[in-house]
Amino acid sequence: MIKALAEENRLRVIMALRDSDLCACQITELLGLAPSTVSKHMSILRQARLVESWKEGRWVYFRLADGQAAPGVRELLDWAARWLPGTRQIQHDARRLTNVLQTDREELCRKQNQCKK
Amino acid sequence: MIKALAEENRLRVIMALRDSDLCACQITELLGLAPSTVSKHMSILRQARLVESWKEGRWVYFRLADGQAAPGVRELLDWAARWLPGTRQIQHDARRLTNVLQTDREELCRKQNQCKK
DNA sequence: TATTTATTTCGTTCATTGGCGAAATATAAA
DNA sequence: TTTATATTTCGCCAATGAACGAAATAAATA
Repeated sequence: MIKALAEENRLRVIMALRDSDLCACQITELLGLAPSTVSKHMSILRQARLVESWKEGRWVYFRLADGQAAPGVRELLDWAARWLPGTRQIQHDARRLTNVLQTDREELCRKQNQCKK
Repeated sequence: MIKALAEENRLRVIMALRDSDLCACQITELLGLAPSTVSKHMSILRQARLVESWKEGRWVYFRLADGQAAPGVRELLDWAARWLPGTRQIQHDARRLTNVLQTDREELCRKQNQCKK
């Protein structure tokens, strides 16, 4: 559980999910990583029961773990929320997230899956 | 800071230090690792400001970070104390620690530095 | 001062992990 | 059913990190 949180990109996702639930392509856009990499990160976070996911059509959504979280998860997430938002990266993500949320998801996915630069 | 805590042996040390301050050779005995390895771990914990150390003669002692801890450290240690002692390994360490504390430190060091098995 | 000894630093090895692209999977649309 | 597309799985490579022993350092003792 701590290991899952002890990676910068995963921590960024956790902080972003405090603001709103996100779909995979939105997280991919926020982190600026390959979709396959993000998928791996999310699977680690899910295994650690820090996040939950569900499917809606072709999209997969993620949210912070809620009811069925392992003991201590809620408290650890609260700790993170209280002490980490000061980070430069996290603040930058928060601003960036508002843009990502306004972008059409289909457009995000197109960009991510077509342009293998 | 989270990375420092996200390693099993370092976490074991942190939990052990809740019971009492320890010198390097006692930690080495508890973990069953080479002295040089333990030294590295402790340096990581110190850099993360989770522990403090001081010297008494030839021995180096460690304690959990106190006054000059970075913001959030105290709360993270409290979280760990509340949610982690259930672990098998931690419980075993706690029992083991009482034995280690009763052993003469010079004897511990002799064993650790001579018998490179 | 020379020696012993507790700890740290350094260099090396091995295992783990994050990253990517290609291929596979699953779901919606044509 | 066929095609398009969002996500995951797989295989690989590079970077990181944990472990050790040998050598260096620091502090007490002879």
